[in-house]
Amino acid sequence: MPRPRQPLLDRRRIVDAARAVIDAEGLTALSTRRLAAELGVQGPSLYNHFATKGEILDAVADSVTATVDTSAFGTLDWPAALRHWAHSYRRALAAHPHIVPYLVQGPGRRPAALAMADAVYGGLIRAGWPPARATHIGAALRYFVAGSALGSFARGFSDDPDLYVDHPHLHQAHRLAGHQRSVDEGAFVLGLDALLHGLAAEYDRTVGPARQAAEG
Amino acid sequence: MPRPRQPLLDRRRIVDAARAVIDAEGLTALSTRRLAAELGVQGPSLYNHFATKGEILDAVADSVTATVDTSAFGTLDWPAALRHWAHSYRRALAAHPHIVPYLVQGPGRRPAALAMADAVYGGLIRAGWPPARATHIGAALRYFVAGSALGSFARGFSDDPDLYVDHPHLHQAHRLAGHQRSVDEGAFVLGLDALLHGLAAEYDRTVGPARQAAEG
DNA sequence: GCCCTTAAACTAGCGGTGTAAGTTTTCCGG
DNA sequence: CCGGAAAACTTACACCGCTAGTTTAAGGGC
Repeated sequence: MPRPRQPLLDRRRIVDAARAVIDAEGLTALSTRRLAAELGVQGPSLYNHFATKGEILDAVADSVTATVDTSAFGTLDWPAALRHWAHSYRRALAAHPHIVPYLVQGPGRRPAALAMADAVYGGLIRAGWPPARATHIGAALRYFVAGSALGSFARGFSDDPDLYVDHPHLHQAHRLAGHQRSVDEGAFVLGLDALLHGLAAEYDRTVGPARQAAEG
Repeated sequence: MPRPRQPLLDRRRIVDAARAVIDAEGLTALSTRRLAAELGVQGPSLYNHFATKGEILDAVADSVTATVDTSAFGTLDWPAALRHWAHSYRRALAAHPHIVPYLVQGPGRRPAALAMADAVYGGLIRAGWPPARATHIGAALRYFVAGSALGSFARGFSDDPDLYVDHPHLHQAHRLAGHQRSVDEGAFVLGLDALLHGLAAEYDRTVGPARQAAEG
């Protein structure tokens, strides 16, 4: 087939199909030939629209990041905004868990990831956090959210009871897989609340007085 | 070459060589042929000792997990033990960052990972945490540690200043890569302290009174 | 209205991957 | 002492990401 009258592919269609394959069958299921077949086309044709497979994955990752809501940094105080963002961030990743290992390598050159980093960092700076501290907080929250979305804690445990006979405290571990959602979400909420509680204490200890002094 | 007088391979030698390749050149550099070459042998010979490449990676992952120190759960109170364990855990992962994406899929059937989970969970149970809460705490800490070791936050940002011209708060982001260690460790310590601070507050609110009532 | 560049599909093929199958020889237990 | 398991080998398959070169169509400049 030579050049068609109407293009068969465009970046949007390729990214959507790639995300669908990844969601349905995992990162390793996405090969260029497989993706092309999904689009009714031969493998190398994709290279008319993306230079490498990595660029396709970048685009998929950014399409997920783009659904994260950072608007709270413009309307709420910093702890509430962090909470709102963290929940939205986790929801976005949990909706596409298979891309997370790729996504968490960092923002790189992905526009939506950079925009998100900018919004979070800017929100913390406006709240009075010193720049180094704001960086640390953004990183710590990203650590926690990424870790929580990376792989289900509960699903990491086999449902085979025999595995746990040698471990006195893990007798019930085979039941974790069955309660995946409640375990993972419970752990996330507990950890997020604890983190924010601790950060609020740190704020009161270090930033609050400085602000009062500056304003008074 | 037929069967040699003395075996050329054993699981230990294979795992050590695999870990060395991964540490030096990353997960993707580890192919069966490459690993075999490192051991002076042909690719398929590895399958006399491991059923699949995944089993080799499991063994590498577990050899890393085995270096994590959980002894503090036998000697210190629960917050100090969690802190000690989290630092040891992070050190172990940071020493072999390339295997982390594989490792964080969960303990699966890896003995050292199961032993670690058992020690942490048991320590929290002995401290009086309700079982569901102990599970959540272990998961939350694992989320945070895994996220912090998975990929450097700082290295996730390009050192190309032009990338950040459209993002008003990220003007200094190109300098993150140069301060990788201090940024990543600062974020880890801040987050861990905040997490433990929040958990201690939760303990005082829910477990402490119950214990007093039971003991009084 | 032609012409030239660019675009977008194709086919063929390279070097690499994990691993299955079958061969050869050596070691060890009955 | 001899038969089977063990541990190396070679060969081969289907797949991978990607390059090169081909063909035809689209779109802008004269």
